[in-house]
Amino acid sequence: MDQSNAPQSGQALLFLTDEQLRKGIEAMFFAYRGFTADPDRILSEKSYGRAHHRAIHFIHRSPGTTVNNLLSILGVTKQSLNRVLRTLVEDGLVESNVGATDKRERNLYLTEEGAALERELSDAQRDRMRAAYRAAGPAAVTGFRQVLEAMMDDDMRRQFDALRDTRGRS
Amino acid sequence: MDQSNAPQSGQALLFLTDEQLRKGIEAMFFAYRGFTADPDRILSEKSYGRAHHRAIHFIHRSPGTTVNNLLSILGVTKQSLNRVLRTLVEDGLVESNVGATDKRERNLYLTEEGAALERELSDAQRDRMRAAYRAAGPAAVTGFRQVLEAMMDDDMRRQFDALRDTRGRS
DNA sequence: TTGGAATGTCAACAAGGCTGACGTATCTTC
DNA sequence: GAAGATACGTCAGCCTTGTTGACATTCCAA
Repeated sequence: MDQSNAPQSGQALLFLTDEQLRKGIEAMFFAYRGFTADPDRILSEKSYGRAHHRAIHFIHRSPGTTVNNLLSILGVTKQSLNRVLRTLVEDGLVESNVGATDKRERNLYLTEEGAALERELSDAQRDRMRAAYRAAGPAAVTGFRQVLEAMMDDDMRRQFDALRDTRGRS
Repeated sequence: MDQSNAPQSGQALLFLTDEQLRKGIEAMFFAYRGFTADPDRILSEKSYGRAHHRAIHFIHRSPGTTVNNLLSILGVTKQSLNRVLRTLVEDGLVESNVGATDKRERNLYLTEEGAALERELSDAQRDRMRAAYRAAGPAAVTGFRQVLEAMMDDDMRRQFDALRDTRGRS
């Protein structure tokens, strides 16, 4: 009863057993653990958590971004984000400047120290990603990206696609 | 300086820019959100969390598994798991039986009610997975799985590979 | 100019990780 | 049979990171 794989719009038919799908689900579970393992290790030494990593990543990605913007990318409440942001500002990793045109807004930037941590974290994560990409090969990478994109919610995919590189080239 | 892509063991060389790798990292982040979104919705209505889902999933996957075994798969402490397991047993979703050969062990099974919730959760998750697989196509699925496996830690990959289907075929 | 919307902050609570310590059966080994 | 190891449960307390509620500030439009 789970095998109703009706063909769609002339596309090649894919027969997907529950077992295949479950294997995919479990692969996602275990892989995500690996994906976060290296940054987690670095962060725990500095008594930060994954939430700090995410904030740092996206501030690096889009310097000058506002709290609100970060909020919609991260998908958490502003109170949750604020706690993380506060510690990062207190510790001198993030700079929070009152907006020039709209004083309600805060524009967020990494300090030198923040940028250094960002580099350490993303180096570790990229190393693993690079190793995985190389082990799997270029065709696999394309497929990997396609499946991941198809797995996102529509609004997440929009966020994802909207993330252009706004940093100056180093 | 980040472009040092020395070839390895005669393998085809893969040029991976930091930008490509970061896109992969972000894809992983957003996709995992989508991956957990549907079960999370269902669980929050029943005041359970992701931790309950994981326990239920792997008990379903390996009926009769022991607490210790579950512990090593999930990678959490027994105190953490115990809290979750206790509520599931209290609520009548999981049965915990003293081991037959080794009475120190507890063999874990889903009750009818537990199996019903498992079905609801995994149906939702499989639907999304199936849609993503179909949208991306069979070649992409293969690549997806290859990259995910390459991203795991060695011991996780062993856990992952060891997960055979021990349930009776339905 | 004033009321509503947007932005961000403070406070308090809950879930679910963690460590540490301990109790109790139940093997296993000497 | 005694001693130690193993499997499991539990209590206590901590931390991170989610949540909601209340509130101050700022902007904008009627």
